[in-house]
Amino acid sequence: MPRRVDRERRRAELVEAAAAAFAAKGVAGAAVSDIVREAGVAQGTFYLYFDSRDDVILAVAERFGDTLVERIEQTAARPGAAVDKLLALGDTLREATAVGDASDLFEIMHQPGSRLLHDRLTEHLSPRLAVIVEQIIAQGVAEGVFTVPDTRAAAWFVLGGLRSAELSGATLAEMPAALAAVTELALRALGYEPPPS
Amino acid sequence: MPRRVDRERRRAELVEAAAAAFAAKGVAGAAVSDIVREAGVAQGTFYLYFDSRDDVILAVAERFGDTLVERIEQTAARPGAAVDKLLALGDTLREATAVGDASDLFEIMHQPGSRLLHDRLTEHLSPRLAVIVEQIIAQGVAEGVFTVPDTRAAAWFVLGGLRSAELSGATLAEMPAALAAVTELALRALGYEPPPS
Amino acid sequence: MPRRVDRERRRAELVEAAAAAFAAKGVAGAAVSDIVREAGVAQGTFYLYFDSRDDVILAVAERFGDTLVERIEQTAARPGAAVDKLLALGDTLREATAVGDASDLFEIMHQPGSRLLHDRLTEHLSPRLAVIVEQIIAQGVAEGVFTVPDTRAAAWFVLGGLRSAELSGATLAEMPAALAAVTELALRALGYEPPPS
Amino acid sequence: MPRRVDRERRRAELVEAAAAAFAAKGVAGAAVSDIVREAGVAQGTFYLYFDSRDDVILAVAERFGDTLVERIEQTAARPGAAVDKLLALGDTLREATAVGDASDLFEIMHQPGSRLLHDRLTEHLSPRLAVIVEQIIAQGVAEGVFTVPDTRAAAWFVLGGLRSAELSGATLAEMPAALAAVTELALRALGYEPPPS
DNA sequence: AATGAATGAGACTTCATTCAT
DNA sequence: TATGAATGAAGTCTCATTCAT
Repeated sequence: MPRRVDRERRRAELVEAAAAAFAAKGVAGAAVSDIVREAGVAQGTFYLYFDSRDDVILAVAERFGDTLVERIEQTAARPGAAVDKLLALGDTLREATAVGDASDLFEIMHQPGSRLLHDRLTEHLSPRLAVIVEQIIAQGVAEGVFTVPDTRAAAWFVLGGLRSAELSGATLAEMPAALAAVTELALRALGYEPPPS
Repeated sequence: MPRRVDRERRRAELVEAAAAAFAAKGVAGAAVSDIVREAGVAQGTFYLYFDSRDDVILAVAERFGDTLVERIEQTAARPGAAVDKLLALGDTLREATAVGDASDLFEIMHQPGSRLLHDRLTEHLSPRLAVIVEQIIAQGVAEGVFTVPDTRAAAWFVLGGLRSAELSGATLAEMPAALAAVTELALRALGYEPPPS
Repeated sequence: MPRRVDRERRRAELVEAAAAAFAAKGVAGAAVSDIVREAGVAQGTFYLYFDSRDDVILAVAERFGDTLVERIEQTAARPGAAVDKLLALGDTLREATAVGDASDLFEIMHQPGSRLLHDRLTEHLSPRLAVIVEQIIAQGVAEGVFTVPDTRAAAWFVLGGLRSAELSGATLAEMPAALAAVTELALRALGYEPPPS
Repeated sequence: MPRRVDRERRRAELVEAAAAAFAAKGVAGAAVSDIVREAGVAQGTFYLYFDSRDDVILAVAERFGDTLVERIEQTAARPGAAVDKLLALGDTLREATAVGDASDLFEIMHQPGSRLLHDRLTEHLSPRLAVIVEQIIAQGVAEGVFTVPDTRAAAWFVLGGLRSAELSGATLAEMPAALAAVTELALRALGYEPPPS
């Protein structure tokens, strides 16, 4: 019987340590030596759980993405109108992007040098978000509040539009307003006519 | 100032060489030694014109951005309806992204490892494009075909939406259709009502 | 002693596995982990049977050497004239070196990076072969067909000479002729006068 | 004008340092760091002159081989009988092998772990020595003192036989006698009949 | 202004060996 | 006896940057 450490658990610890190291020194700046120091294991141990340094970057990105997608899926799964879901999705994204959630992972994204992780994350995240958004749009079309011929293209467009708030360089303070404006534009792009209230 | 001319020229040559090196080996993979070999100068000479390796990445990004912005500004400056200008802008972006223009620089963007340059480019490019788009939108509002409260947010939203075509992973063949769909969504987001024709 | 058998058997399996690993990746290139994977045992088990990695190299060399020496001893033990035995020995060596015998071990020898094993093998093999050759030479002296003052030096000389065929870089095709020439020279060095026939 | 250090000279210094490091710790045991410490240059400098660690091993072997071959060629080039040249060659080899010549290089060969160098050396050396020996044998045949049908095979045989003294594990003290015996055998293999004297 | 040899920190990775279970 | 996770020293090589000429 080998020394008892759950393989999954140890790997998770290392991913955690990597996230911390990335948060502290940036993804490009954090060396394997930083990660293992953080985790309190030997250098060689790292290579028992990851093929290479790049491998752990991917793992961190996946962990972050999983968390976010999970949260958003919960939102989308709750019963409600498509419009409301879209608005809620905007809120969730805003939280993830802006606040930080006390988790290292959220801080990492906006550091210079974290590009690699940011992009790996985006690559893994965007397609999954797109699927969710497309379902919401399809629901809206079924409800008769959205009118778009191509739900897939529309989903991507909305996502791109939402992300534009981030790209515009809006500060944390401006974020809520920017996201509100952007969400309104998204709804209009989908052919939504706000009720005369 | 005769020196001034030489200095500019030599720097431009180095930027050119860097672009070629990046195209050949990727941005992350190209070492300073590759750049100077390409340029036919000594290693030390590089540091007479750039503060650091990162500095030249920025310079390459700027050069590329200048070219693209210039082209787009020409399009936007021509007389015409705001809607037409927006459509033309989509076309220009598509050309730059898809075709490649036979220039090294366009090839670089889609290489793995060129993230740094890609992002630096985007950072420098997006704000300038946003200004142009905002002007077009303002023109459209003045013409009475667009109705948006916040032209700045709208500009960013449109840009984000347009870029979504690229992010969606559409292949080169699907690009024209994707851009067309996206452009239509953008127009609708701006409150544009196509003539009944 | 029932344990004894198991232990021997397990060790033999490991030697076998090591030989296979060496054949596959070269002696220098094969790690202990390769050997244990091949053998289907744990890393630590290896050190229950060998003191070190080098130890197993020695063991592999010995196993190979034992096989070859055994064969040659059989040849030398058969009744017959010294000259014929010497010729037969050349043949046996040739077979071992050239043919390969379908065994991994023969393939190993001619790989780059297998130097260590090659040399360990030679070290262990040569003295044993020298003894056999010396006996043959002594027999020849007794028969009156060889005339050498120092049978030990002669034995080494003959072995060195025989091996020269290998060192000369003769191809497999040229081997038989090379060995024939070399054997004739060896006989002459021993003072053998071929019958006038 | 760059910092003035003759490229050839610096490379030679590094080869020298490598030879010293090999002599001290063996070829396998000497790290690049040992070599550069010995040479008094930075680690990176090493890679300005050699592609890899293996590269310098080759260089050391070549340097040693050149020295030895040069010496032997001088001996062979002097006027004299073939028999005398062959005897002289034996002497030269003995010196190189046994004494050490106050040079590091000679010490290296008989250390465990120096196999790689030893073999690289042999690979480069043997063919060149074979050529010389073959010429001597041809000369002897012309003089009528040797009778061999195939001078090339004979040359390799003689070399192999001479080297057998080394392989026999003769101690330094036994070397001269062993070489004398071996040389006599070689002459007889060549069909040489010593004068009745 | 230009050169290019030199630097040296530091990165990643491997692997023989140990030892708690 | 067997396991296999853990170790950590050691190794090779890269490359941005400096500086004497």
